[in-house]
Amino acid sequence: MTINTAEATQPYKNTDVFTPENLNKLKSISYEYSASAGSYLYWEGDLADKLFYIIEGQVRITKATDDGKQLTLYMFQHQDLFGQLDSLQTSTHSFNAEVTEDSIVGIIQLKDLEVLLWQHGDLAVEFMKWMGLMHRTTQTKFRDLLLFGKPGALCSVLIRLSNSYGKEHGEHILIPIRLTNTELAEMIGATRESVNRMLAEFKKQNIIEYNDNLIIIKDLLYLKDLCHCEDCPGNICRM
Amino acid sequence: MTINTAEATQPYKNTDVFTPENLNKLKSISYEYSASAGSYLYWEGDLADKLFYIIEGQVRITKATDDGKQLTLYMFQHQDLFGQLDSLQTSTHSFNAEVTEDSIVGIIQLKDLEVLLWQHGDLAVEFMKWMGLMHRTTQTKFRDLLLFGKPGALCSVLIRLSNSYGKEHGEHILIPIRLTNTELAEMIGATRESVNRMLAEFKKQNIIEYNDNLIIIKDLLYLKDLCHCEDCPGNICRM
DNA sequence: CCGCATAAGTGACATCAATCACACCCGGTT
DNA sequence: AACCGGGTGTGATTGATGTCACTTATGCGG
Repeated sequence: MTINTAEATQPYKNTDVFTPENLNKLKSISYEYSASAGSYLYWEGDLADKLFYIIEGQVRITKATDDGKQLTLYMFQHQDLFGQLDSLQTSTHSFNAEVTEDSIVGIIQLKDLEVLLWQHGDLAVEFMKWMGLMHRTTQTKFRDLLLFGKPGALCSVLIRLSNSYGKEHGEHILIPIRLTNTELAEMIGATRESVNRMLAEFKKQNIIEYNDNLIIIKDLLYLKDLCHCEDCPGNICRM
Repeated sequence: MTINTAEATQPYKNTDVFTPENLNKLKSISYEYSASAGSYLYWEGDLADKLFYIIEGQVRITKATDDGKQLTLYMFQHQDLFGQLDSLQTSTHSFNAEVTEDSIVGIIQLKDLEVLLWQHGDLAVEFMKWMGLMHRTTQTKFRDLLLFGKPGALCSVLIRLSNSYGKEHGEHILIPIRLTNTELAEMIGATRESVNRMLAEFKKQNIIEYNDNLIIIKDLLYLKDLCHCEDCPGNICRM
């Protein structure tokens, strides 16, 4: 099995759709904010009047239910842009943005963004690309998590993690972030016990390896096969 | 239980985010096309270079897997706009657009749209709202279908159908489109047998009624409770 | 070094949902 | 009238997944 460089180096950021000039325009209207691990950038119900650009760190977008379950929708890292852009006026967040590592983010007020979009038609067009990409990410996850059972969902998540974070590690792919079974479970809507058993099974079959909460993918093809992977572009097949 | 008028009349179209003038601008660059039931507007893999506006009829967006499963992601009806807008250049569809009723659609070439967006900043802004709404629809479905088991998923779909199609029917809500058990099953990633049993159970508990493939919702609150409905706005909580 | 907290790991069991098999119903042929 | 085809309805069975209960491993702070 060969690993292409895109999978082996820190690859796809969702801001790849922007030209450097436009990305700079966005940065120019942002202000920096430091957030420590464990804090939240926003909670569901908060007014959605900002976008966030991660300069450094990691943020997880989650949904909590009244009966204590939790679902992780996305994980963002440096150079990712996120936020809700339904309406440039009044809309509230449907999810929580939990800071999972000490982070520095650029905050963009939607009001300022709107002005910029009016001035620069090309930026507006790139913005739509960005929104379209995010939406396709959600749609493809939807498919993966619904159609192939929990093992398929877990495979999909492992592949997405490898696209978003994977580093070359000999012949294999290392996912260089520590994830607990519970965290993985929250990404696929399963219990930590199920995840634990599935991981153990994959390990036994020599599909993956793990130590100290770090996962190494040894047989990516097996994982792809199990969730009927269609080899979507890496900027869509991400966490 | 009272039914608000929004639920009782043909309510939310996803083009509600556009002002009438902007909607007209969109229509002005579209051309009409007639498609008969059973045909497809596009297949996955086709070049995604158009948007579609339904003047009359119904279209279902589906995903087929190589092992014969099918998933229905959305259903669109008159005055809904759909299509994929990742990139204004080269991108291919990830889903199929199946015409489920004889339809008349307006086709908008993305090339033409791009020109229009450049000329009219306000349209570009409304476009982003539209994209944002579609995305939130997908995200909320994601949550509903993953977190509350198959019964929760079915409830979510019934509520969404009632928001998108519901008509007042005495004290209850009639969903005036005929849906087979299989069609419902494809909306939630379940088997027709499971759907059949769940519907029978709901009927027994006097939550719903059905005849001739038409469903009447008698206890919307029960359904909302089962899927932990958060009463999202009706333009998001739709099929 | 001990105690505590957090997470992994695992067995037993219950529950849920898919699968398989088949009867039935109904409308449209032939 | 007989015979489709497509859909519903339902039981029996199997397999997948969640739940509960508990043990073990590990890191951290006193």
